Amino acid sequence: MARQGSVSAKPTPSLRIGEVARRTGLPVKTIRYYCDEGLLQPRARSESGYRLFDEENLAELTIIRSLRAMDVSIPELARILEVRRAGVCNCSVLKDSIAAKMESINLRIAELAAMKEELARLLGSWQDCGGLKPDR
Amino acid sequence: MARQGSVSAKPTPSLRIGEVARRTGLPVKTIRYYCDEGLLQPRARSESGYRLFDEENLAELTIIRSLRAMDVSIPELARILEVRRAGVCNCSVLKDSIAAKMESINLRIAELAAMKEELARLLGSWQDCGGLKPDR
DNA sequence: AAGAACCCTCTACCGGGTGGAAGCTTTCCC
DNA sequence: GGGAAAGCTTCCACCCGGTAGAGGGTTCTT
Repeated sequence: MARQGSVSAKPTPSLRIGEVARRTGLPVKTIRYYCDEGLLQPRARSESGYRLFDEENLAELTIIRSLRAMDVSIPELARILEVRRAGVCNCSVLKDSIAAKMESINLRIAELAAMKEELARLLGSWQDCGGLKPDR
Repeated sequence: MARQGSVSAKPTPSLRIGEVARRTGLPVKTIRYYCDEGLLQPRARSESGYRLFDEENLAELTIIRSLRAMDVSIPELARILEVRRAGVCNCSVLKDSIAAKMESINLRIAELAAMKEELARLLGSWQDCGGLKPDR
């Protein structure tokens, strides 16, 4: 297998947005949106104004992606990432926010289960109109 | 048991929107919104332009409220209510839509369960940064 | 007859993106 | 080297399911 190109790894790989999208699986527009919302700060801009990202940004996007999938809101994510960026261990912030999230997930699951029962009940109760005025 | 009040029940009670809101527990604005979206058709308008509702509208709002609580979308509700209004037995439409809804609820529950596990895993994996750089 | 309570329409905003237009820059291929 | 294609930029508008407020007309109570 041929080596990937140059001899030594550059310290600042300077990924452009398309590459980041390819690597994270997120749409380009969404990444831009996250930048606009302050979730993600590109390492720099090229002379021509292109956003330049680094590995750290990729890591952040991975976090964003997982937590968004768990319905963590953008402002909450912003707070989490800010703390993380500040370099301090943000265990307590994360733990609080994750615990809250688990709580709300449990609630939501209970709600959904209730809905399921309700739907089943509804389905049952509507069975008996079958003989009333069949539409075919 | 005493009879409900007057001698003969009026055929067209002509409820105004505030009364409907009071009875259904829905905000006035939401009821107007449902009218705008075509979910609900007020029986008539007063000379001064007020929406006038009847008992049937109340029944529809009850359906709307329950199904909305189960995340049935507005367009889907519109279809359901249209069929219902047409007078035919809409069992099959409802059954299809409810079955689909239950399917998606099951999916959602599975997703949430997966999230919960993921969160638990996350919570566990972040425990061990406690010694790295404690913020207090 | 006044004032409160009610109702109307219209416009704008929320979150979390997504789509498209118009205009640069970079890359590819001949 | 030159032109096309792909990639990037900003900006504006749209999606859903409402909700808030402005500005003005109507009905009810006193």
